[in-house]
Amino acid sequence: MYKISDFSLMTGLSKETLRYYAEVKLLEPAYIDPTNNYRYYDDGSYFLAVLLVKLRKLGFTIQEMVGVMEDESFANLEKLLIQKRNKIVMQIEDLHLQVEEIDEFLASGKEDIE
Amino acid sequence: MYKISDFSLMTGLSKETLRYYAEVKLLEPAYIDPTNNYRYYDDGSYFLAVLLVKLRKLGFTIQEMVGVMEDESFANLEKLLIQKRNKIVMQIEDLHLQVEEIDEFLASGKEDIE
DNA sequence: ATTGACCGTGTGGTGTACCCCACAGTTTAT
DNA sequence: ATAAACTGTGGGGTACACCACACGGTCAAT
Repeated sequence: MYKISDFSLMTGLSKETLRYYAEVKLLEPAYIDPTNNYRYYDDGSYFLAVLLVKLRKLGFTIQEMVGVMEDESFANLEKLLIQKRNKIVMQIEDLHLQVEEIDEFLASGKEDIE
Repeated sequence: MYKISDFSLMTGLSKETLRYYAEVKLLEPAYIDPTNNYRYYDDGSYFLAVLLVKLRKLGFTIQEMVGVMEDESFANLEKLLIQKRNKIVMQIEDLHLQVEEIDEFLASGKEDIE
């Protein structure tokens, strides 16, 4: 059982973030001491925290990660990863359109001047 | 001279947005009646508003648009458009990396199971 | 003159993912 | 025992680009 500071060092998640993740039920401590409300994490928490850090790097929002965590078997994980991938691909397309619009804008600007 | 409601209809910018744009000195009314503080816009305002709507579509932030407006000759516009273009291209690269990471994640997940 | 549409200001709220601070109780080490 | 280090809660703040009131004054038309 790890106290929040130790667990913060282990996972790279700040204490505040851990507190926040507990609040939004994304990662709840394995045990809370009822006498002082101290949060304790265990190796199961660690496994989950490592996964969360990875998903965060992949651009998952809190809500999406909650969706992953709700299913203990992680049967949804692949599906959600693919969904996420599709979203990102669409974002890329939108950005490509923006680049094209800027290029047109630049071209038309030159016409006006020259 | 157009009152804010008319100008809102002409430009597609809501009255609140126009008020906000005036507040942040992005687009100030051509005239403000000192007796009642009514905002009045003119055709010069309209020209600028159309430009702002375009820049907004191109993903410009308020601050960036303020930067465009500060220079009345718009000499900075091309430079800022190119800067914006570069930013977007970098965003696209980042998103490509995220896609790659997801693909790796999906591949490693399959290895673990199969 | 009256009514309804309009205008202004000021304030608060939205969503995201946290960070920071103060205050007070608790634990750990000496 | 005492002080340092830790913990909790609660609250506020951040950036962005507005939106949504409520309240009161004003304008346009009849």
